[in-house]
Order: sequence, then C-alpha cells, then structure tokens
Amino acid sequence: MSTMPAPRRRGRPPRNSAEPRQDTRALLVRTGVAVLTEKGYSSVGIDEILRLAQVPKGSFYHCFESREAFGHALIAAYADYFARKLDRWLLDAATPPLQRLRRFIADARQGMQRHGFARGCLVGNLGQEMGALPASFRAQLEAVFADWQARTAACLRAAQQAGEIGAGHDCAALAQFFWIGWEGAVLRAKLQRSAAPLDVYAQGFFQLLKSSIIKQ
Amino acid sequence: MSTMPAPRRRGRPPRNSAEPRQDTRALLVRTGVAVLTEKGYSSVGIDEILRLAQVPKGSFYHCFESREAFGHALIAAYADYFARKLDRWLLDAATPPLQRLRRFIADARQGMQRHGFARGCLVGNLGQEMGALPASFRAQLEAVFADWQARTAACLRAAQQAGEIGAGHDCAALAQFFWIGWEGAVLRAKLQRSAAPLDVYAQGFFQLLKSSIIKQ
DNA sequence: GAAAATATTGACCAATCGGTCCAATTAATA
DNA sequence: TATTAATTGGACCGATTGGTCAATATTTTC
Repeated sequence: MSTMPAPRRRGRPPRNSAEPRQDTRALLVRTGVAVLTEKGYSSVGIDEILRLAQVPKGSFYHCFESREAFGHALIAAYADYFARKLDRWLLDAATPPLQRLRRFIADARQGMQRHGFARGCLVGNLGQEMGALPASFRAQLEAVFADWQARTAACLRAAQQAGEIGAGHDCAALAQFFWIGWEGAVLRAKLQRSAAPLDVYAQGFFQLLKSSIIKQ
Repeated sequence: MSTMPAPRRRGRPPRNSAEPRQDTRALLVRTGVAVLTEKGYSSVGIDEILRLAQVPKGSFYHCFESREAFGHALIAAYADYFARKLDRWLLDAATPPLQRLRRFIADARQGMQRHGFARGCLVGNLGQEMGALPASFRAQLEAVFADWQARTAACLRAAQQAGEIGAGHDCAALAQFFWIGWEGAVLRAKLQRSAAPLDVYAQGFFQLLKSSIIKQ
C-alpha cells in the first residue's frame, strides 16, 4: 500500500485526467482489500478504512452507495486481481502444467510470507463470515470460487493431456478439492503465522495427483 | 438448543442444587457456541447472546469477566465437546480404524445438515478471524487443532497397524493434512449450504490414504 | 461571467457497542 | 431475626457504528 500524498483536490475534476476521478475510489478499494484480507468484513468499520486511506467520509459515500456495496466492489476487485494472477501462472505454455500449479502455490506462499502471514484470502474470509454477512454476498463468493476452480481444472486437464497425471482423474473434482482444502490451509497459515500448513497441504495434494485412479 | 423455561430465580441460590448456580453460565455458553459457530466472534455482540438466552447483562458480567473471557470459555467448551465426540468415534475398538474416521465424518456431516449448513466450526471461524481477535485467542486455538490432530493421528496409526493404510505414511502429517483441509471443507459447505464440499474433500482424503507412499 | 455539474468535506444523527454500577432479591450463617 | 453472601436485573455511560446532509470548491457549459 503506497500511502502516497495524493493531494486530492476538491471540486469538479478536470475531464482529461483519465477516468472521472477514479483515484479516490481506487485508493479506497486498495485500502479495503488490504485491511479485509487481514481482518475480514465484520470487524472492520468504514472509519478504519477512511483513516488509513486519509479519505473523509463524504467521499466514501460519494463513491459507494453503502458499506455493503463497498464490500461487493472489494470482492470483485480481489477476484479480478486473483484471476489474472492465476492466468499468469496456469497458462504459461512454456512450463509443464503441473509445474505451473506448483509455481502458483509458491507465489501465493511468498505473498503470505511477505505480509508476515497476517493477510489471508479475502474470499475465504468472507466465506467464513457468511453467517453474519448480507445475503447478497453469497452468490458472488460462490461464483468466484467456481471461476478459480474452472481455471485450475483447465490446468489439470492440460497436465492430463501431457501425461503428468493419470487419465482416470476427474479434473473438475480435483480442482474443487484443491480449492476447498487450500482455503483451509490459508486459514491455518494465518493462525500459525507460518508457511508450514501451506506446504503440508501442497505436498498432500500433489501426492494425491500421483495416485492413479480407476474407479471414480 | 432447548430454550426451556428455566425460570432462573434471583437471589442467592440454594447450595444443594448441583454446582453453585452454574445454570446461567452453562446457558450462556450453550447459546454463545450456537451463535458463534454460525456467525463468528467479531459480528456477535453480547447483547445478542443476552437476548437469545434471556439473561440480563448483570448476570453475564457476574459469570464472565469480559467478552474476551467469554470467548475463551466458548472455545474451551467447544473443544471439550468436540474432543469427546472424536473419542466416541475414533476409539471405538469394535470398528476398523479407517471406518471410525468415516463415521466421524458422517456424523459431522449430519450435524451440519441438521442445522441447514448454517453452523460451522467454532475453532475454524475464530481462526479465520484471528486478524481481528484479541491476541490471547491464538495460542488457545492452535492448541485445539493440535489436540484434534493428535487424536486423529492415533486413529491413523491404528489403521496402519491394522494394515488398512500403507506403512510409508506419516500419520501425524496425514492428520495435519486432514484438519487443514477439513476446515476448508466446512467453510465451503457453509457458503454453499450443501454437503457436497464435505463429500468431495472426504473422498479425496481417503483416496490419498489409499496411495502407498515410499518417499516421505 | 453566470449557471450548472461534479466532487470534497466534516459536523451531525440515531443506534449500538462493551462495560459499570447499584438496587433488589433470595439463601446461608450467626 | 439480623447479617452477610450470592445472584439477578436493568438503567446508565462514553465510545463507536453506518449513514446523512448542507456547505464549499472547482470545472464545464452556456
């Protein structure tokens, strides 16, 4: 988070400057994602975001209709950021498919380490909090998982075609399994402030990939 | 939750009646566990518990020093309840070890279904929220996972001795893997309001157990 | 230059938060 | 019966919550 000066003038913004003053909105989203990946939704008030981003309350409610709308925007921004990250690793044609997955995991691991294992996954956090969240979040969160799983399944099918994993595997089910458990691993890594849970989980998952399955 | 009448008289309680008036405390713990397994810690205020349990605030602060102390009591109660549940299944000598684990999973699955997949795991919930929780919770939550994993590892070792799983497996690591991923599965089951994530995860885990491992 | 459009600002609001405090009530003790 | 211990009950407190709004500042359009 670059808490740069970003003077932010009042009054109607000049039309030329890129989008119609998306600076403030983008700053709020960046700050919000950073805070919510660490603390979740329920425990973070708007004022905390505002204080960190140095944005007054009026500006917030100019950019977002409500806290709930802000939450939706954060999920969307995070999902998009993460989908691009997944593609960067999982579509790298120069690398064997299974190795791509390993590299994504290593990248995610490094990301958590960089933040001292304080930040987890925004979607996982809100998923866990679903019982206390506005109902509108549920469909959005489910869709994000479905998207990530689809991208992962495609990579696993590539691995299958490359002969890296057995033809008997159900790649969609494997991708589902991966993301179900991976979110648990991120949870534990946060709790233990350690990469060990990520490593344990990754090792087990690749072990599972090695097993050749006949019966579904 | 049996919201029985339980009139709860004021004034000094009679000494004979079991423990020195543990009714109110136990009621608060029961209510708290029920609510927090669904909504987590951060989003649940004391007043909500009090309203549900029909207990006035003065009684709460007579039983617990603070909301934080209440949280610790809830974790302890839940961990104890769950450890007994684990033992009931995993130490059942009349059943093959792997079948014991399957039965525990089936029981947990049934438990979630019974509550319409609204309630998850208290320890998982608070673990996810750790970034927003008082620091004192961390060690307690870690210890609970360590305990559950130890009980599970013992069952896996029994399976190993019975020849149900390969001798090459590291049972402690497998148990760790199981609980890391299982919490993720519970999270997803809550999000999707469906048992499917539990089933997908369980199937993958038992598939992993079937694979014989040489290299650790 | 006047008017309209757009964005910023922070004081303000009702509701709720965790927590305090003490009167009221009842049982045990003397 | 008087005193003390234990527990209930709920009014109250300062702080914080999500959200509103009128005032202000700036640019565009006429």
